[in-house]
Amino acid sequence: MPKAVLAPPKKRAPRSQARGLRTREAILERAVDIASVHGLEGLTVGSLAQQLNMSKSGLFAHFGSKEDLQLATVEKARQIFIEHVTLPAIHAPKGMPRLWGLVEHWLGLKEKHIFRGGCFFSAASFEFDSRRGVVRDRIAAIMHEWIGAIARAIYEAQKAGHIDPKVDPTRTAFEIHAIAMGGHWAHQLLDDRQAYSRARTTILEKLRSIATPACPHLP
Amino acid sequence: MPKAVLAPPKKRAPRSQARGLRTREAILERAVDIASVHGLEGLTVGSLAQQLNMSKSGLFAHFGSKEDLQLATVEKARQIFIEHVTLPAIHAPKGMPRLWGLVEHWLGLKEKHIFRGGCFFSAASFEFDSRRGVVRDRIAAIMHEWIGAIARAIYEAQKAGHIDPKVDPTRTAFEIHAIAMGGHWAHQLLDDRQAYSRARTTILEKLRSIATPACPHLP
DNA sequence: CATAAACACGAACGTTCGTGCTATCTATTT
DNA sequence: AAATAGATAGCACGAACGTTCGTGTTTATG
Repeated sequence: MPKAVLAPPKKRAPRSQARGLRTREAILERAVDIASVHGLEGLTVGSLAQQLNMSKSGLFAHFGSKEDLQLATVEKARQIFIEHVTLPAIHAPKGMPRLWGLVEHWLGLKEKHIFRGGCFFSAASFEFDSRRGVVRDRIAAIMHEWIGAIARAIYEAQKAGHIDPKVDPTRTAFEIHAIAMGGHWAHQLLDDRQAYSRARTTILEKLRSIATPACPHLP
Repeated sequence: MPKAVLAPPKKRAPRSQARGLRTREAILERAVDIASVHGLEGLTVGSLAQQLNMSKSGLFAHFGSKEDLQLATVEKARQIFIEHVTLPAIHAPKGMPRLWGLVEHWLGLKEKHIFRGGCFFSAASFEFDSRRGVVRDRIAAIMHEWIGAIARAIYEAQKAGHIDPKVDPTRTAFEIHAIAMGGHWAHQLLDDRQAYSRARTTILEKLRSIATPACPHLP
């Protein structure tokens, strides 16, 4: 009797792969969880299989190589990130509210410990920043995408008349990113309870200093 | 004084341990180099021995456990950090010049790639930030020490009348740290050539905004 | 110069790593 | 009910992991 990871499929599954896909998703959720704590290299096939009550080979068959597993894990983490940060922020109107939404949901993601290790991509960034290969390239691309999203929100806030048009969106995006990451660092490594509120305050001050009079009020 | 039941141990003069110490230093220099790229977990006894043309066992005897090797590597990295950042900064007079010296030498350490992987402690911070044990504790203590050094420099700049006494040294220290680390992140992961100059400019602007008229001019 | 301490080595330990092959099981389609 | 494709398990592999042990080789000093 095989130990099913998941409940048996519903009656009318359209065609195949349903079970496999669900198992794969369950694997990847665990993989993100482990990798956020022990890193993408510390994520091993053996420990992953053990935590899911699966055999190494049965699990491994879903991916074909460790590198593929790492890539799929990164992709899953990106999906979680988008789901918790990018998408909710879109509900706010363009301009400063949406920009602040990005920041707020991002800090919220870290505070609520959606990733057990705190922040998947900060950890992955520093783990792979001086290596080569497709995993590093993918992480870098996703981080480019993220910085770009912040910069675009700033640019649109300028177009909406909420932010001084003279400021450089890219540079401001980097500053915001750095402060948030620094807050995470202080919270996670130094157990600094005020870390996130300090980061929030610092970013708010920064935004207020570049906001125009026409800008909707910030929190 | 009662006579010992057993023959007293023949006390020989302690031998000099010059050779062993030199080997140990050579090992640790390599270990820092490897760990700055592959992390403290990616640092393995086998690869380290191979790069030094030593046997695994001969190398291992210097430490006794992998954890001890990691701790010694962290200590060596701290020594290099102090040598390149903290000590040179002391040559500048107290106040803003010394504070700026800390920042400048720190950014210089990263730019000159003293650590092959860019920044040993940033990488180590994020590698161990959600683990437990003595290695994590030591890294956290060193980072506390470092943040404290920046905060103290700010405080002394206030006492010297160079910085507005109303600013919070600790908070400003965290901001400076975050910006510098963010610059490193952008340079190392995103291959952003302007990353360090942008970080330098941002920190300079921050310092200028809190400087008093009595402050010696910044670069 | 003798010798004990410090140092380094080779071989091997048990474990875990990533990765194959093959057989069996399960669920859907005929 | 048989056929079929997909999913999982069992088993084995070579390599590398951290670690131990016994044995030689340096080397400083009594």
